[in-house]
Amino acid sequence: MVLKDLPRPRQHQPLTYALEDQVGHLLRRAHQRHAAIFLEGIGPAALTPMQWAALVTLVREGRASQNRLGRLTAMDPATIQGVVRRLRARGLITRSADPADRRASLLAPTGAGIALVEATLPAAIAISEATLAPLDPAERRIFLQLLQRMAFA
Amino acid sequence: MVLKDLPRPRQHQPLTYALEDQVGHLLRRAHQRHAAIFLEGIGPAALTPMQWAALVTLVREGRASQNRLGRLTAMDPATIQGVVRRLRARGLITRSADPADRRASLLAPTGAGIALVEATLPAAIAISEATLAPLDPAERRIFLQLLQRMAFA
DNA sequence: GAGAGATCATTTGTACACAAATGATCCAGG
DNA sequence: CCTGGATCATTTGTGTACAAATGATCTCTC
Repeated sequence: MVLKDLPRPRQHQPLTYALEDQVGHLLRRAHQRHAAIFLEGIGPAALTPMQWAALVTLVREGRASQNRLGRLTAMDPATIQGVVRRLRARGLITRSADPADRRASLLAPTGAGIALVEATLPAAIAISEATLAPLDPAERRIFLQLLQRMAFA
Repeated sequence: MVLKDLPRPRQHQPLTYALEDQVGHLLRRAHQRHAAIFLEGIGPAALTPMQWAALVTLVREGRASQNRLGRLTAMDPATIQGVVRRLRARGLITRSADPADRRASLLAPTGAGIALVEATLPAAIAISEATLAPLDPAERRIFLQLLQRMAFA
């Protein structure tokens, strides 16, 4: 109440908010840049970042329910649904009934899916490298550590 | 050719690729977290991050063509089109013919748009603060500096 | 001053991203 | 057992994100 009536300390600063300096904007730009590097670097595999994430995770897990795969890759159920549909349409993963839970379906990579992951792994590693290229090794460690905390806090 | 036939140096490492450690994944998660904080923190203004970015930029610029506003906020022409349409539908910005260029249209914030930015600015600053909350002040400076380079390299 | 090439805005199509609602099924506590 | 709350997958609706194509207009250069 009282504070509102006091004279403003900063007299009439038009806008102390520079969009280009906001974390959110910088995170978005960095993510954009990574997506562009990914698109360029993934080559003939022609996978999107999310398709790659889902596929490589499923190969590592062996099999998983759709929602679980979504949790492992940070996609909500509505989003993982479309990603799985497209991977299935390309014959990279299969779906079968879960004998232990009639709500769930079991996803598993096909031979083609596993082969594609193996063939694409070097490109994926190169993409992460290229994304971090602006930083030297010491900076990369620091950045990744801080980014990790920003992501999971 | 020859290399392919040599024994593998790492004998049969199944997968040296942990999705959770990849920059791209961490950038996406951090961006997701920021979006959630934004949604929570923007309050009654009910703007999306991109709508806020476009509006606050237009208030700062005074007026701009649609494509230019897109460049200032890192949105391609197809994307800024929808953002502008929604801001116009809410009466926060207006569009008029550009006398100097008959292809372009001039966008400008309305009084309501300017008022909304002024009213929402504290929340926007708090959102950036909250996003950076996991880091102490020294870490924030380092992180923002490195992130800047990752975004614009 | 007449193209050639760039720029402005739009449209179409595909792919996330997430809120909200739905119906089927699971499971734990009474 | 059996029922209330959780979980599985889907659907609908809105909002980015971007490639590609289009038509109108601008501008530069010869």
